[in-house]
Amino acid sequence: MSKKTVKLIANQVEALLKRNNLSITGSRKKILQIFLEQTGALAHVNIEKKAGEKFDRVTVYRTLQTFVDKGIIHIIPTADNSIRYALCKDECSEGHHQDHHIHFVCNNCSKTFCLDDVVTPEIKLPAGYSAGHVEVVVEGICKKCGSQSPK
Amino acid sequence: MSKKTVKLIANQVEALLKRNNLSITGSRKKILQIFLEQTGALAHVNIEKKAGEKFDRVTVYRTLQTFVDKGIIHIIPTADNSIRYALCKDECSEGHHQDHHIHFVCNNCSKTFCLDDVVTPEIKLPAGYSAGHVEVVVEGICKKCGSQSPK
DNA sequence: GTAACTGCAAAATATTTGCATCCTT
DNA sequence: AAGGATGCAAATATTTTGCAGTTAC
Repeated sequence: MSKKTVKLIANQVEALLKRNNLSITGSRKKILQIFLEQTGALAHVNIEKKAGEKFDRVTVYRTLQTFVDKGIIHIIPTADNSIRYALCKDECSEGHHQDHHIHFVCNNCSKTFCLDDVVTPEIKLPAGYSAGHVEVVVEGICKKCGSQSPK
Repeated sequence: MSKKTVKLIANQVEALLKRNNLSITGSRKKILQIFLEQTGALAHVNIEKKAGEKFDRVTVYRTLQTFVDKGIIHIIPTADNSIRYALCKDECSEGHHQDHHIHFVCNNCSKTFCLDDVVTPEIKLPAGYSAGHVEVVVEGICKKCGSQSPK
């Protein structure tokens, strides 16, 4: 990663925290940075590892919770009982998540990520039901894994 | 529940186990019975409670895992990090789940259940991606809660 | 009789809480 | 200076594993 990119990310991190009225602390900067430096979604344990030994596990729990509350990251539920977190897009704000994209879990590389360009479809519910958030998780083979020759 | 219904469920339970080449044991009968006696999806903890003190927690874990493997129940992932289990329809079989319906979580009564009549929509993925299973979880107000006068 | 299932104990893992201290503003 | 954030300790909850005894067939 170039020096320029590092600088850009640092700026983004600070801007995000300020915009959400969060004080700028080491753990928040580090964890946001981790999200910005890669594209996939991260499970709690991934974040702990990437952060190194620098932060207490409890701090990671609390920081992630704060970010979810503020609408900075969102939760992607998966069937293996390990929720993952991914950055929200700009439209999200406190108490009001606006994530209308779908999520993809690759069966080959196990990565989870947002497909920001694929919007969640309209779901026609039976009479009497009213829909709030619609979560779509597609499991399959991602672009990268599909284009590589089979091992 | 009428005597007749109880008998019917008992028959279903045994049939299901036999069809899947599972030996008929107390815990398996009890846990399947719990699923058949109600419509919603159940979290591990619900099942433990409903089963009373009769079975070891470990047995519940193992039994649920067996049922998932055999295609008798399926997992519904939810964002609160507590997966729930629901009965599969007949088309499921070992190693080959065929659940093409969507799942609904009520924000009022917190119940989770399958909407068997609502099939998962086609998702148009970007080039290079191939889709396997598509999981749709809709969060909103269920029929029952919506029809009741507000508290 | 034999393979499979269960219960118990215990380990491993994950999550939450209280509190004293430190840091950001 | 004050409120909020962090680290540490510990409580609590969840899930997995090994093994010995029991049960289904």
